[in-house]
Amino acid sequence: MAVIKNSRSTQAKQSVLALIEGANVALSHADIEEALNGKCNRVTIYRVLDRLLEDDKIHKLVDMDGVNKYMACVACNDDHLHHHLHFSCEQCEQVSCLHHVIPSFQLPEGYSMHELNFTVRGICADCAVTSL
Amino acid sequence: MAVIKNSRSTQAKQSVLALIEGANVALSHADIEEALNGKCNRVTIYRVLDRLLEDDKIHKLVDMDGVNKYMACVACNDDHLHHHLHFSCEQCEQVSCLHHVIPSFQLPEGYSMHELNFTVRGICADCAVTSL
DNA sequence: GGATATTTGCAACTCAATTGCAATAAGCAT
DNA sequence: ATGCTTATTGCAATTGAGTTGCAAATATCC
Repeated sequence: MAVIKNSRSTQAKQSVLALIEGANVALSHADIEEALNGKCNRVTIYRVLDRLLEDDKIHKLVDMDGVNKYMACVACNDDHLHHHLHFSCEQCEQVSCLHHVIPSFQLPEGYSMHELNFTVRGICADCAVTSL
Repeated sequence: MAVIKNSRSTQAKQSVLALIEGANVALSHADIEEALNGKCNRVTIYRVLDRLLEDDKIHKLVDMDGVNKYMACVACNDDHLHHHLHFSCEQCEQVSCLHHVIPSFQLPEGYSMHELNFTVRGICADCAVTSL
């Protein structure tokens, strides 16, 4: 229906997207800024993230401590819902997507869902092993 | 085991708790400050909320836009987990607890859970009816 | 009631995020 | 390729949520 034109492909956008796609954990704005190490401006990173979100290239999640983190979209269904679980580890402080863990639940009559945030905080498998 | 002594019962604490217990939706710090209308200081509200959390009188949730909201604890189990669903309505902008909606899911081998944040954004039953 | 430790209010501060604006660069047509 | 138009960038300044230190006030315990 609506023809969507992606935003321009700039240096900043490519760098940020490459970073997020290369990471297997969710990155915060601060993580990205540090990794880019002055290659582009703080404000630009915010704006690039907004555009990547609009382009459906990445998705945003709010960690349990209120920090915004960004993940590449993998295996997103057409309506771009992100039903899977996000795991936030107390030990390594990393947030990762557990793509295959989909919660099942029943919304009461009359409610409709557009977006979902499902985050579990605890100890991830890696940290559980290391602390043995 | 550990004998826990609750914090002092002050005017500020009583007012804030009464407000939260009287509301059927989650309140933000800003909501509380506005409702109290200068009766106590901004900073005091933050500190009172922290104490109420420690006393297990209320629980905190991070809304999908990153805003902290506070709800009275009703029917909390002993380990004070808040497994139920939080619904964030796009229309009335209110967050409410759906206490009876508990998601079921299976954490992969090796992961352990301490806390859960499960928020759905959409249109609540009330708003769905009004917009008919 | 009086001593003591907690709580409050104030001012100052930190940190994430946003805005306005001028300079720059991507994309399109020629 | 060249230039034109519009989106994007960088900078400086600003907003807003939340925190901290400290002196004054006030719950709680005796």
